[in-house]
Parts: sequence; structure tokens; C-alpha cells
Amino acid sequence: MLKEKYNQYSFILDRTARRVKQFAQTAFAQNNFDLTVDQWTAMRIIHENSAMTNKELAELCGKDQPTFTRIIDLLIKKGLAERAVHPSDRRCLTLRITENGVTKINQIAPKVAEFRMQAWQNLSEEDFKDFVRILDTIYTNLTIKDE
Amino acid sequence: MLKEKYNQYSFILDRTARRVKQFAQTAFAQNNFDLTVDQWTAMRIIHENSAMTNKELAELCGKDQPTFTRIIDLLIKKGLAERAVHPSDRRCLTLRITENGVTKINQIAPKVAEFRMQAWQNLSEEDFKDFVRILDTIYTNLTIKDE
DNA sequence: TGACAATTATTAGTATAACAAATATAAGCA
DNA sequence: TGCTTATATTTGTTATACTAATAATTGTCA
Repeated sequence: MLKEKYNQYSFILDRTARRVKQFAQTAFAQNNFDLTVDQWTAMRIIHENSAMTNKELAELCGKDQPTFTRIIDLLIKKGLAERAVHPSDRRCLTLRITENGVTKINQIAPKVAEFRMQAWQNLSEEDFKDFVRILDTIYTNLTIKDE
Repeated sequence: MLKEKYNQYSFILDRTARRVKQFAQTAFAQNNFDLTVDQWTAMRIIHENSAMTNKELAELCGKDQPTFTRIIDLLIKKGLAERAVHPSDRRCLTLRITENGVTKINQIAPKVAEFRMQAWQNLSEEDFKDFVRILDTIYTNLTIKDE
């Protein structure tokens, strides 16, 4: 029964992450952003790492390639991103946020930050540090070693 | 740019929760548990709260009712759970884990605890306390107030 | 009592994301 | 050249989230 608590921790982690995501998703919908949270994350990461290949960006987003491809497809369909061939390796793709996409990012980024803040009330700077450190430890614990 | 960090926290939380879930799901598959993590959670919660109604159990699982209904449908199809009418309110349902389901829980619970442990290495008891407190604070911050 | 509102659960439809397998194209290398 | 590897997409399946609608039951109150 000693190990039972790990089950509980996993549950708490999952439950909290789900609520944070749902909260953001609801705010997105109410403000007619026409984006899912994952699409928004992808947009931000592509925008901030414009030189990277598709594969690297997928990894940064924490998505596997087919999932990432589909997210990009949706962004392209909305006219927010576009694919371009890699200058030196024609297997690779580079992704770019379109002009419309950049406009959208600039429009909604401050509002998103506003929504996000609500989750982090009643926590100290010390808590934030612990939060990041603990979650990063967990993440690293489950990373495949040989990479 | 000050608020940008909240975006980052949300991302870290989501990424970590996803990895923990994926790790467990992969272990479930490799050991032929024939369950998703969510189905496993539902089973445990139903088993530990046998007197509760469908609605209360859904809430405990952190699922809305249609989603919960579908998870239960899958458990029933696998012969692991069953529905029963509520003794005093015929609108309500009570859920029960079947004999097969209990056997399954007893079989795999120790193994699940084993998998789960790997995520929590390199963390102190103090960290666990902070982890639970911080996540619960976040969860509560996003709870609808009038309930 | 009888009409109406509220509650519980299901059903159905849609969208997104996760995962696996297969394919196409290109690069690296013996 | 021929073989292997890497990158990205495509396709198919499954699970979950969300919304709206429905059915059955209960509660309320005039």
C-alpha cells in the first residue's frame, strides 16, 4: 500500500493538467480564437524557432510526427502557417507562420497570458521554482535514456 | 513579457502530464492489460466508492457525464463493471466492479504501482508535499466558485 | 392533484489528438 | 550503383472532450 501514493500523484497531475487545458480551451472558445490549445502552442513554438525543421519542432511541442503533421494541416487550412523546403536537406521542411498568423499571435497573446494567470494565484515565487524543478525531474525520469 | 512565464508553466504542466500518461499507457500495452489509463482510473475509483452514483463518480474521475458514460460502456463491454439501479432514486445509477474486474484490479495494481514509481525518482518527501499542494492550489484556482 | 421545472443518465454527432503501419522522397555511404 | 537510414506524410483506428438533444424520473408549487 506504500506505493499507492504514486498512483495518486499521477492522478492529481493528470487531473490538474486537464483542468488547466480545459480552462484555457473554454476561454479560447468564448473569445472566438478559433484555435485549440495545442494549435496555439504549436504556433508559438514555430514562431519562436523559425529556423528549425518539422521534426525538431514536433519534439519541442512534445508531439509525435503524425500528430504534429495534422496540427500543422489545421493551421495551414486556417491560413496561419505554411510549409517550405529546407535549404540544404530536401527531406526536411521548414515551417513559417504567415503574416495573418503573426497578426493573430500578437492579437491574442496578451489575452492568453491573462487567462493563464488565473491558474497561478495564491502561489509564491518559491512555489513556481519548485513547480518547474519537480515537473522537469518527472519529465526527465521518463525520458528514454539513449538519446 | 512578464506574463509570458505563465504560458510556460502551463506548457510544462501539460507536457509532463502527457508524458506520465504515455509512459503508463505504453506499460499497460506491453503487459497486455487491455485498459487505457483513464479506464484504469475509473475502475479504481468505482471500486473504492461503491455506494456512489454515476454522477458523483464521474466528478471524482474528473470527467463529464457523456465521457464517463462512454468509459463505463467500454468497461462493461470488457466485463469489468456493471450498472445497477439506485435504491431510492430511479434516475440515478450505481456502478459496481464485477468479480472479473476485482480479480483484474488485484492482479495489475501492484504492477501499475511499480511503473508509476519510475516517474517519482530523485524527489524528496518534501517535494511530494509541495507537488500535491501546488497542484491542488492550481486546481482549486480554476474551480467554479458557486458550487 | 396536475402542470411545469429540475435532475440524472444516455445517445448521437463532431473534433481533436494519440498511436501504429505503410508509403514516398531524399540523403548517406559502402 | 545499391542498400540503409532519415524525414515527412498518409491512412486507419481508437479514445476522449464537448455540445445538443432526448428519455426517464423526481421535486415543486399553485
